Amino acid sequence: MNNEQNTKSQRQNRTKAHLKQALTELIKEKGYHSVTVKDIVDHAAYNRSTFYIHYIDKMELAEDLLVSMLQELEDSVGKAYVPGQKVYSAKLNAPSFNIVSYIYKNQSFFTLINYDDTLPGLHTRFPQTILKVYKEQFIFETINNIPVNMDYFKRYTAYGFYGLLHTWIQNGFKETPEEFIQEVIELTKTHIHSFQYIGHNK
Amino acid sequence: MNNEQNTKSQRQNRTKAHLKQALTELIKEKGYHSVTVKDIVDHAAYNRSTFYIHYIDKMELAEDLLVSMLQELEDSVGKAYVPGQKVYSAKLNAPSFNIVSYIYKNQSFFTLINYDDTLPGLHTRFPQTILKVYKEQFIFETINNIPVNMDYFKRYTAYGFYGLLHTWIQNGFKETPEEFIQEVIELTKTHIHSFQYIGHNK
DNA sequence: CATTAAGTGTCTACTAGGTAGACACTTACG
DNA sequence: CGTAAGTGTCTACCTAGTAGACACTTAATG
Repeated sequence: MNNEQNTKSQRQNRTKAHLKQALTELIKEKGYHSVTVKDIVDHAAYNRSTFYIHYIDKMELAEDLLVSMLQELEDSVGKAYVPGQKVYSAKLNAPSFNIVSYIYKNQSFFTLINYDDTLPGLHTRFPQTILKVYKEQFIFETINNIPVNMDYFKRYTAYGFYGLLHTWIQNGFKETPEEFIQEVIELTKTHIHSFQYIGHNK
Repeated sequence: MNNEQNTKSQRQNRTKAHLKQALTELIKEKGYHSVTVKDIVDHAAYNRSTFYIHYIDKMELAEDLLVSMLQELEDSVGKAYVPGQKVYSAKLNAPSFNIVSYIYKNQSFFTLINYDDTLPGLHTRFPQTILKVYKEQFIFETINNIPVNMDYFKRYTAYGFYGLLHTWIQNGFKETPEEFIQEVIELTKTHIHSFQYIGHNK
């Protein structure tokens, strides 16, 4: 019953996924505004009629693409560690590792931030999402019994993290997720320490 | 009429393409031999029955993937320069540029050569194809009225080209096609000159 | 200015590609 | 040993996708 629902729409979701992927690739080729509905269906090898079954126009597809990716990003953060992958013991790093993993797995999409005429809303809503989930999910460990989860420290860390992420994507994912997250961890530690030091001086 | 034929099979070709892509990605994840038919259809979001409509088993899909990519590679070599892309005036470089472009466009597939448990036949038939098309399509220019299209020179150049290509793929496409082909051109020139020098000394 | 080309959005009727689900069979594993 | 997972095949069903036409809007061209 409930199974039928899922599998019935598998076909629809599949088609939608292909249209989204086509849009992603075409934006890189010719820019968002130059992409036509015809381009999309040609690229994805569908009939033009099929497009209008699923979306009313290009904008709705673009919105769906953006929202679904950012939603998945949010969802992925809460998930348990991927089996078979290196587990980072520190609670501190669990959410950021999930974020990094998700982005790495979806390089093709997130590379869109490198383009000027790109997905509408991406440049504003991507950082918003990162900051939101990072601040919500980030669990601050206490070091030497000093709780460091003050609000401004969270903000500071979140923006720092986003800056690193952005650079990582812009530079074309030169580091692996493991390498990259390690750098983030090191930087975070550094800042926690200097924070503590400043605290002591007060 | 002939149009019906084309578009009727568009759907089938699309499905086949998605199954091929799924296989490509799964080989990288778990190795060719570990990939099951179920893995493939799950990954591509199709019903298992659908798989058997198009292929009798995993091997046939693998063979189809390999053959179609190598065939497309061959076909792409003879084509005219892609409009809007930099045109290399020297006839010398036209076929190699087409080869390089095609491989670059299909990074996802050709990266498979970096895996041990990969597409059966890839490690033997990919170099064979490169050498074949390169030797067939390569047009040697005469420099100073000295024709340099001797058979052994062709072989030498073809193998050299393949070596560069292989390295380029293995290193993860660090250079753009334009940068890479430029290196190839420079190296080729060098060898032509040294070849001429040796010729004079005789 | 008229004309041609290309894309948009909508609708209708058709059908074949894809789905569900069951079958007997084979490995593989703890 | 049993049981969990995958294979290959088949049947009946149905809906996602297709073809093709429609009026309309732009945009470029001479």
